Amino acid sequence: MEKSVHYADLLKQKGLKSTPQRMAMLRIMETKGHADIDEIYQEIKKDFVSISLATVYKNINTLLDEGIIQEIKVPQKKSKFEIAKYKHSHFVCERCGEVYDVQRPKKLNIELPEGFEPREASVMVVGVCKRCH
Amino acid sequence: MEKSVHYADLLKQKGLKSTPQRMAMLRIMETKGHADIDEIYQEIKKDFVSISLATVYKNINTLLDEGIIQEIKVPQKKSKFEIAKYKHSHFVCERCGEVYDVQRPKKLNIELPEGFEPREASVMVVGVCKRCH
DNA sequence: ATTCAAAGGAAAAATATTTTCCTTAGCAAT
DNA sequence: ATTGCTAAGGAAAATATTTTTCCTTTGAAT
Ligand SMILES: [Mn+2]
Ligand SMILES: [Mn+2]
Ligand SMILES: [Zn+2]
Ligand SMILES: [Zn+2]
Repeated sequence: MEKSVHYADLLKQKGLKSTPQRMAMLRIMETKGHADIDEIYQEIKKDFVSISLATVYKNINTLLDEGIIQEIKVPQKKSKFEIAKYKHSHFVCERCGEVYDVQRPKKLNIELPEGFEPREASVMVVGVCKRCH
Repeated sequence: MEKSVHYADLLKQKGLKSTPQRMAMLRIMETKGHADIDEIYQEIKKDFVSISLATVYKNINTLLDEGIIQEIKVPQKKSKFEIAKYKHSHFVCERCGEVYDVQRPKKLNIELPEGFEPREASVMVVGVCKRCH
């Protein structure tokens, strides 16, 4: 089963319409891995010359609400968005700014004070990526 | 040595003037632990009725540039700022939004691909805090 | 083919942040 | 203590970002 079909179904399952604009946004995130609002907007304009930036924002929010995508807050830069998938951690390159998926730690040894209940944890590693070395 | 003196010296070391507005901002962050722009602005207005929001932003940026404070990007909410101190991790309560300092993990077992050089890592734990339990 | 709510586009509004420009004040040198 | 220089403050404007409004279009169920 190809991806476009997959996303079309996913959208319908969530009660959302499968529009060309949404499909394009999902494909862009799929392809780029992690993209910020501007990257998505610039990229989608290649196919939808007159798409409104408001549409991009509205769709980002809708897709976030339904848990189809997720936001990643990156130190010192604009938020990136990505298709929601298995849990993982991130590595951001301080040279080029690229964000990479990395396997998350098996066990996180964090000592929480009495009465604090953890639900989940996110790890962001900052460093220099392979290409920038 | 009291804190106000400490901060005054710190500012001067960095070549910054020790102004009452800056000292107040530092005291607010010291007291609150983690505060966002609005909290700082609302709080400082109690002492400096006519302070400009632009001054708050300008000082936040100056203090960030000098590494006197640091920004913490919190999932789903506005950035918080805190006095830079020893390295630590954070816990954010999904009920009340409060951010707490927690001891950072001794060792972070993250497997990075060949060629990726980590410099530092940040950990954010999301859950329910003691007060909200 | 018809229907209708959801979604898109354009523009306006709201919100957030930075910059400008002039005045004020910290502080170093006298 | 006084002076002079410059960083910093305040007010307003400018810019940037995000959301909302309002009307038109379209996906998809019937
Ligand atoms: Mn990812
Ligand atoms: Mn902290
Ligand atoms: Zn890189
Ligand atoms: Zn709480």
